[in-house]
Amino acid sequence: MSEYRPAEFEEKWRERWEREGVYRSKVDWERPKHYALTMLPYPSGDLHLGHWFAMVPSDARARFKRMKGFNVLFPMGFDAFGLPAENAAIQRGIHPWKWTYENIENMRRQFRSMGAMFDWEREAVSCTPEFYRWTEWFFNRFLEGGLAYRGEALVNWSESLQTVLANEQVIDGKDERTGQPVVQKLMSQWFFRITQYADELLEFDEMDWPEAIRKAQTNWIGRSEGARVAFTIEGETSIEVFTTRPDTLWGATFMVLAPEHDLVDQLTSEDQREQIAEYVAAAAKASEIERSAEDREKTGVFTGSYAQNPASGEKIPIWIADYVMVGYGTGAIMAVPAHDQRDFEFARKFDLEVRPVITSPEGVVDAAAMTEAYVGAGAMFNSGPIDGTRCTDSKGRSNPAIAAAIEWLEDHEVGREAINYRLRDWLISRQRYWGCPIPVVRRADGEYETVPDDSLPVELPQDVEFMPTGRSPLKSNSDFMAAVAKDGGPAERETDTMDTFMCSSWYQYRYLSPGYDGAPFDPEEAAYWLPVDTYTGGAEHATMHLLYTRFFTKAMRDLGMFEDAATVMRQRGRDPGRIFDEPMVVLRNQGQVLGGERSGDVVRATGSTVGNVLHADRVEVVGDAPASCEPDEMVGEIMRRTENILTLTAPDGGLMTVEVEPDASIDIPGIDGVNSVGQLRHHLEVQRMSKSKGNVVNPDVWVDRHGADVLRAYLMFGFDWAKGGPFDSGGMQGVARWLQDVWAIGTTPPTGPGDPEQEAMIERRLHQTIEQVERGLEEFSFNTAIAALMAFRNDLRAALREDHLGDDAWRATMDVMVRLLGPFAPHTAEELWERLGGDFSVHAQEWPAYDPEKAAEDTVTLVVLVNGKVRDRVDVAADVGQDEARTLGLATEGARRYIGDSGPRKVIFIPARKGQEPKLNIVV
RNA sequence: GCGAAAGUGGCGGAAUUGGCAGACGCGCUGGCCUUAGGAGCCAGUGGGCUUAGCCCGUGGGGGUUCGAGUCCCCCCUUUCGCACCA
Repeated sequence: MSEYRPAEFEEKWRERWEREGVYRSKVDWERPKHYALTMLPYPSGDLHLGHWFAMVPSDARARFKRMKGFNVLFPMGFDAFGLPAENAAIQRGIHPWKWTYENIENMRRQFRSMGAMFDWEREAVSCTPEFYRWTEWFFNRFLEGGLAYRGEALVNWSESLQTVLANEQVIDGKDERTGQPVVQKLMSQWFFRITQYADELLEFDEMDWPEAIRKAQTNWIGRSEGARVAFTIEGETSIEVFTTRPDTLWGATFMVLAPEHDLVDQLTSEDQREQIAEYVAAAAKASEIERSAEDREKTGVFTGSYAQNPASGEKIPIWIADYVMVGYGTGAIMAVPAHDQRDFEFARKFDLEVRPVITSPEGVVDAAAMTEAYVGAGAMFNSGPIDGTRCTDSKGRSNPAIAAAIEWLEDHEVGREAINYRLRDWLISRQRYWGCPIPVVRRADGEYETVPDDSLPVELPQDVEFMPTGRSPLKSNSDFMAAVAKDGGPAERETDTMDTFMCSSWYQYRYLSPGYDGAPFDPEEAAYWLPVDTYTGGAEHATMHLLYTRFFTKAMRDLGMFEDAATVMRQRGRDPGRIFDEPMVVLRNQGQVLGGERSGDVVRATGSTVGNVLHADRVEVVGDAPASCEPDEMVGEIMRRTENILTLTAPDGGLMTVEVEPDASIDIPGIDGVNSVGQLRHHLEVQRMSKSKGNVVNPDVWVDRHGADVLRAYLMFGFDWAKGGPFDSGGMQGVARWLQDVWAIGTTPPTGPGDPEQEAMIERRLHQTIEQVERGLEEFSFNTAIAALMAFRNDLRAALREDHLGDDAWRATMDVMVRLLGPFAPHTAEELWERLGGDFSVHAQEWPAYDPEKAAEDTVTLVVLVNGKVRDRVDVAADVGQDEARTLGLATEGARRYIGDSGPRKVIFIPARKGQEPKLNIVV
């Protein structure tokens, strides 16, 4: 037996895997394929623990799939365009190319120590001309296909810097870096028509995606059924509104336009002009989230104009208010204060008419007495032709009142049924340097035309100067700007670049053939590998990235980009069916590894003691805890806080309870103003790792200390993968012990003859373990898979200690166990496999076959319950039937204690199921 | 504010279809061993009690059921997303 010294073999195996191309993935139509994909990282500079946490379990599962007989593709690359590179350029004078490439180099090197089975020959880097040539090419196709267009959108505009800022750069209406004020400004930009696919994007049939993601996308798309209605204004103009409640049209007593609405200027009367201008300017300063907050006091200004309600024929005033968003619907609403809470609040504040048109359960509603809008069901009144129609709670045409209103609108040609989406078209323009150029030029006549495909890519110029303001350096680069139109005339190049979500919308296709130059991807590869079978990544991408990539795939399908791949598939006898409808079949999200800050506030609480509890009327955060406390005083570190109950460490190491009175004064020197109980920090504060908090965990440190396999196993064992949680180096010790034990077991052949009965027990446990590990890997439950292997280690070690295993049994057990270990601890498994005499490589071996018969127990424990509480147990045959179980169960001591003379009222037998003992519940 | 998810020992977390709550690991307690360590081995470890046993226990309150961590209703708390961060 030797000691477990991973440093002595991990690097050796990584070199050999690379040298022999163990992880090269090649098309092989004889074998089933599995495309495992993990979200590509941004090259921020260092491979941190979060990357390990995201990628190591995906790697383990990809390895498992390979052992199960799949030909696995598991590629990796970099999402290399983006703001941080540009910030580095501005702040430190490093060119984004250099910064990004150096980071990529460094991360590639760090990636190696993970020991993952990435096929690096498939690597794709989105900021390389070979990659973004095709991103540009997609833009051209989308434009041709009518999926790209120019439109107007609000941007965060800094007047003083003359530049556009990202949302994250704006804090409280100011540029977070320079403190310069930021306003919302309309700007002409490029869009993709994702809304054209809104309905199809709502379909998730045959997709194995988390419910949370599907809900997030469904809400994001926000389909609502209703009508568009035109309100005429004196003269020819009309304002179109979208409403989900056309039935309440007769109750529309005013209109509200978003401050940015096109017609605001035209509708403003002279005497209102000043007020309106002021209000529009103020609204531009508020963000959309602030504006749509419901508890915000309603504000608005009357334009001075009136529109005609097409139903009642009445003149109704037109206001502007920031609770109406220019980007939703038509940017204008008909206000029905009696039946919409927002409109109601607005009407009460500005003393506008409230006219009910739906009866409440109490009958006709008295407008003057209303304190809130009535949004329930009833019958229509005050509504001319639709009076008396029943109004239900349902939405769209299934509501009789809405159906009647829509018919009336269409008959009178003042409106029509319409579906509106919250989803807006995808704004792809970014006023940045470090992104994929948009391949268009603007001719002298102001029209845009695309750069022909054979001139792609439009390359980013190397020689640029970065402004401290953040303004795109492309604008002042005359070589880049100068272009020639197709007719030979002068033209100006587009200086906006594309949203980086463009690159990540199709990178899964570039991985198939990163060097291919005839198309974005090689149809021969695509035919075999597509679609992505398993996609893993963070849930924060729920709506944007994952919606965009779905849209992209559907657009590609409709533009015929998968035709060649489909042809190849048919030649190979595989039916393409609908596989190009969606990019990824299975999606799973992992959580985040967080940094743990392991100290709570030390507080002094004073008040009155009742029993063991101190009722505190004063709590202050102090420095260190003293050795003892005064009466009616407790001092200690907060270990836990549940609402207003604090648990403090006592000077003697015990725990004390403090109940903080509602009106207690709380003093936290570090936090200004009036402090609350909720601001008190308790032990084990969990937060994101960040350099400023000094809680960043560097994976290299732990690889040096324990080896890559221990870190891998810890990350898979210590967390619910979908949830994440705080990194705890103590927890790694248990995983290290496990691999040390496995090592010791695998390198120490037994010397005794063994005990056949015990050997059978170990074989049974082994097969149970195969099943548990396999299920864990299939279901992304990595922690339970490793727990099963640890439990098996416990049994195996106990058996070996007692000399229960002979050499043959030990070898047979090792043969299986080491293969089970492969996905989790690839280096250790490889080293043990070799020492046990196996052929290179363990990762090319077949996954051990689970045999249910070998896993089956002969006897099981019948659990005897009385009224649902466990009262006794009795050993029975594994296939015990109801009658026998009933007889045995009722005869147990525990059961007899509770069964009176009258006998049991009812007996329920729950037969044994997989992993569960049979049960007998006796009701008395 | 809107939307989504989650809440289980001192800690990370298990619990398959409504069927023994706390697997596995950390920590802790006791013992052993030793070339004394960030070591190893053995045993114990949800809380409580009048301890052959019993009672309580999955954020709080109510309900359905022979049986609820799991299903339903109300409430509280936390985390995540909200369109130019990726």
